[in-house]
Parts: sequence; structure tokens; C-alpha cells
Amino acid sequence: MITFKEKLRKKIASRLRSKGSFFLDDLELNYTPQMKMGDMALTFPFQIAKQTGRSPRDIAVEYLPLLKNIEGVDKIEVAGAGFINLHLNRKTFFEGRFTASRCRSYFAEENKIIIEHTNINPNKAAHIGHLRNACLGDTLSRCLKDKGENVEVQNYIDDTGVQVVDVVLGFKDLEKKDLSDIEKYSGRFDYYCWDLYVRVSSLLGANPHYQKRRSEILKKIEHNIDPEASMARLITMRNVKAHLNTMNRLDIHYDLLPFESSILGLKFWEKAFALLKKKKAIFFVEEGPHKGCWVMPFEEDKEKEKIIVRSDGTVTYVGKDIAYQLWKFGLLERDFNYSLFPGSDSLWVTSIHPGSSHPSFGKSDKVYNVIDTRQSYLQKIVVQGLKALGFFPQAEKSIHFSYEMVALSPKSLKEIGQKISGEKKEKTFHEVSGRKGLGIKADDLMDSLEEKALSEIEKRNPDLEPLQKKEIARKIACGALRYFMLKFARNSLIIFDFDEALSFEGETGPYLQYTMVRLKSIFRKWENQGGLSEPDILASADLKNIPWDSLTDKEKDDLWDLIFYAAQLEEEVLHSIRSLEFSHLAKFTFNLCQKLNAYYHLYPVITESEKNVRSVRLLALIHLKNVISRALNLMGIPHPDRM
RNA sequence: GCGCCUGUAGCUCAGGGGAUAGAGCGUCGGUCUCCGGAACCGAAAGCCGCAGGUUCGAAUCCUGCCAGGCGCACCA
Repeated sequence: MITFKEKLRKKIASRLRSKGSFFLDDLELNYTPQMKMGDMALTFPFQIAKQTGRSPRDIAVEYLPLLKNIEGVDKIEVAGAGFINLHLNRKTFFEGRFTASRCRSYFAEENKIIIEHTNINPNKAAHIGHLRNACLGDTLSRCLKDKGENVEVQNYIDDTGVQVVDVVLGFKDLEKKDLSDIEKYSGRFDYYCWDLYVRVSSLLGANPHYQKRRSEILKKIEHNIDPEASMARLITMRNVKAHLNTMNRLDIHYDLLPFESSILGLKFWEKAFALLKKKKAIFFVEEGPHKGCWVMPFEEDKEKEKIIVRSDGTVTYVGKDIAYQLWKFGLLERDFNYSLFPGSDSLWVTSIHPGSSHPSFGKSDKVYNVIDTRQSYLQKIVVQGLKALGFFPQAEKSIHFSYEMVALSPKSLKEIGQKISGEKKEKTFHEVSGRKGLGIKADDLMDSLEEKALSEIEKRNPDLEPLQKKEIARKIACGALRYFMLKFARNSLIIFDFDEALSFEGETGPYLQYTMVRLKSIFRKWENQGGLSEPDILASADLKNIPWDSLTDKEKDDLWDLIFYAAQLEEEVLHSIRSLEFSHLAKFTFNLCQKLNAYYHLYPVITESEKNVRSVRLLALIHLKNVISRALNLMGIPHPDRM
């Protein structure tokens, strides 16, 4: 459609040139709000009217004759206050779908793009907030790849922060456990840490003197002193493995896990620090409350400054992030060492020790950081750091893909058995908090979804093999969750509600999957009755002369509505990428499925006796099935054969 | 206090200069000799937070106000 529209726009522009070209550069070609008005609308008469003061409708009437007999356009007319509406030739457009569908009409714009997403602290189980992050990041990755971009997905592991320290403290002081106990633990390790972390947090809250113990352990980990350092490593790895398993249930995968310990161990920060000092991007404070710190002045408010290096000489998170961001663009003049993640042949991790040969990482032209909106301020500082170093193009292409958090409704808290203290009872939602253990664990939610899906399958398809049922249930759970995370605009706070998330009806993932399943089953049934397979239907049909006119006028309208809408998929993908708003793609796919469900409710395919009519319908459904399948793949929503 | 975000149908949310503001859920009514009812069709339901302004045209852009949220750490 993108190519089609571009060609049409050029044809129209060349016709209009004789009357002057002041509006031709951005000639708008819009869609009409209703099919009966035609398919596309020109709005240039309004632009001319603005400049000349004449009536838009008069201008439209005057220009109309220039636009007669354009190839592919059946009818052209003036409508409303001054729109010029185009009615396309439906038959040739439909036929064009079968030759155009193979080639993409959009192309890569960058050599390489890095997406950083997921980034779960490796000290406890993943929760619903992490799921939103990962679903958004993974969908962005899928869409960019579809567009043709070379994408590298990174999941940053903060293995040296206080969060892991707290769990080490918990194992040592509260549980009196050592390294081998942690190794031996055979239950759900991430769940165990979840509870332990809550206990440590409340201990630290109630006994401030424990802070000393905490910094003791932090120092030991930083200086690689055992057993604390080994415990921290083991805790990190076991949690990372758990997170990868959780994300695997959603078909979310990564290319590289950069560890913060590598950034520190390989002295990335020292390199970045030297650069920042050299370019005078940061200043040493001699006087005042920030005495002894290295700070970066805040661009928008000169009075404020952000501390990058503390007075004790340690670097803050933002400092490390600036170093990491520089590395992503290949600007640090330094690289990690790499090794394969244990047990994987495609996932790499950074390492401080030299390893064997590895793919090239980093050195990208554009970076998307998928991080919730609460960190906007910090992301701004990182970008400002790049600017201060003179890396303006890279600053321009450092994109903070921000989104609102997932919070819990009082009702959902009650359902997971969480109690809220008195004063906060009035709030309409509650922020997820790892410290308080307030949150719905990702795997628990997935388990509930799978369980519900399984019982639905049991009702409809009791004779399927148990293993098959389980696999279908996994796919449905995955589809339900991914659609749920995508259907909201990113600035919309999701107040989590179990009934809503567990719904399989209406605007949900399973509705989309169900549409696909029914389409698949039409072709399965058709073949079982002795009909041709999909490839054979396409091979044997005369795609340059489809018997479109054998349809009734009503059906032509109904089918055209579907085909013309489906043709807008790539535009929706581009729109979604540009606005980082994948709810567009989600709604589009949902609307398309709705139109399709309505269509085949009215027009049977395999029971249709008129051969030409049946042939048009078969071809149309093959095409639409391909479009929907592509849309679902872009959102990472699997489509089983049955459900 | 300063900055960012959000106020649209009973509820959850789309639409972010263009033609009569849309979905899902819920409510009410229908489709069940149907290629899968996880479906389809229909109805009721809206001062698009309030007040100004810009425009041929505003839910959409600008200004002010009201209400809510999130940031503004030598945490990450």
C-alpha cells in the first residue's frame, strides 16, 4: 500500500503541476471515513483556499477535470466542503495484492539498531511491570526487523547493585545459608529470593544499624572477596536463568546480556570519565553541599546539577549508563569480552575475561532504551552527556522508549492476599514494590492464563492429546498476555485487574487467535473434501483475471472493505514504529479480525456452489490469512492450528 | 515550588487539525438445520474536565484554571 499510494500520489501531482506546484510537496492523500465516499481523499483544495481566500468547494470543482482517467482509479468526485474523493478499481487492486504481497514496501534506514529492554534486577522473580517492558521492547524489535532493520536486542543485568547485596545479606544473616546451600536449592529460586528480599527490606527498615552490614557485603562483592562475591554471582545467574525462562514462555529472546560487573571490571567508566573530563562536560565541586563530587550541570535548569561521581569517588548509576550508552554507539574505544550463556548457542553474555571468537556487538547507529517513564529525568541526563561530549547525531538517535507503569487495583491486591496499611486504603491503585513484595509475579500470571486456557480447550477439543492441549494453552496464554500489554497506549497507566487480563473474549489476544484458527480450519476442511491446497489454489488461479464481477454488489462492498483495510498493515507498522505506539498495530489487527469474522459469517466458502464466487472467496481468504498471520507475528502472538 | 504525563459512554480505553467522536466490557434484545458461539447482528448510553483563543474546520493546537498521577537523591 505504501508503494501503491506513493505511485498514485506522483500521478496526481504530475496532473496538478500545470496549475502551479506550491502544494505538491506535501500532497495529502487520506483515507475517507466511510466506504461510500470512496477510498481516498485529496484535501489540497483546503490548502489553496487558505492562501487565496476562495471557497474550497469551488477550487475542488475547478481542479476535478485534471484528474480524470487516472490508471487504477474508477471514479473521482467532489465531496463535502471541498474534498476530492477517489474510488479505486477494486478488481485490479485485489489482483495487485498477489503480486505485491511478496515484497515489502519499506526499507531499513539504519545500519544497525540496538534495543535495550527487560533489564530486571537479578535478585527476585519477574513481575507484571517487567512483562509490559519486555512485550513492548520485543514488539518494537519484531517490527523493526520486519521493516528490514538490523536489530540487536540487549538485556542489561545490574549484578553489582545493592539489590543483589540485600539478597546475599538475607541468605547469610537471616537464613544462615552458604554457597552450597544456594546451589542445592531445587525449588523456584526466583520466588524464594522474592520473599527473602522482602524480609531483608523490612529488616533494614526496622534496624538502621544493618546498613553497615550491607555496605560491608557490597565492598566484599566489589573486591571479589569470597564467599560473598561467589554467592552474588550464583544468585545473579540463577535469577537471570529464571527470567529467561519466564520470557521464553512469551517467545521473547535476546542477543546479548551486558553485565554491569563487566562495565566496571573492564574500566568502561574510567574511559568515559576521562572523556567527560577532557571535554569539560563535568565539573569538580569545590564548595557547597556537593563538595567533592563530579557533577554535570542540568541543561534546562542551570541552578541544578546531577552528581555523576560521589564524594567518596564511586560512580552513580547515571555515570555507568553514560559509559554503556557510549559503548552502544561504538564511541568508547573499548569493547567487552564475550562468552556464550551457559547452555545456549545463540545468547551471549559480556565477560571481563578474554573469550573465543564472537559476533560483533554494539557499534550501532540508533539506540532504543525501553524504560518506564519514571526514569525520564535520568535518560535525559544520559543524552545530555552525549551532547556534552559533542556526539550530537548519537544524542539525537538515543531514544527513550518510555511507558507508564503497571499498578495494582485494590481488588487485585486482595486477590493475591496482600494487605494494605490503613492510610493507603483510599488509593485507587498501588505501585508494584519489590521491597514490600507487592506485585504479581510474571510466572504466576502466566500459570493462571495457561490454566484457564487449558480448561477452555478441554471444553471444545477434549480429544486432543494432552501434550498438544498443553502447548495450545501456552500459546493462548502468550497471545492473551501480549495483546493485553499492547492494547493500551504507552502513556496509559495500567491498573491491573485479573478479570480483564484473563479475559479471552472481545478485544483480546485469543479473539485474534480464534480468527486465525477458523481461517486455517476452513482450508483444512476444504482440502479434506478433496479441494486444492493453498499453494495449489494460488498456482492454478488466473491471478491477473480474478472473477471479481461474479460477486453480488453487496459482497463486493463487504469484501472490498476488508481487502482495502488489510492493505494498510505496513502503514500501521511504520506508524507504530514512528510513534512507538504499538496499540495502533494491536487495534488495527483487532479491527481487521472483526471485519473478517463478520465477512465469513455472511459468505460461506466451501459450501458455496458457484465456482467463480467460491474461487474469489478462497483467494481473498488466503490473502487475508497471510496478512493477519504477519500482523500476529509482529506482535509475537502465536497462532495454533486448533484451540 | 519546578518539570513531564493524564482527564472522552456506567467501567476499561482508542482517536492527537478534516466529513455523522469509536471499540471492548457491562446492560437490553436477537442469531443456534452455522466453514468452530473464544463468534455474529441490533439497541440504549457522550456539554470529549472547565473557560477563553487560533482556524474555513478543534476531542485534537495555544493560554488560563480545576482534578489526578509521576519525577525533581552523593538509590537504581
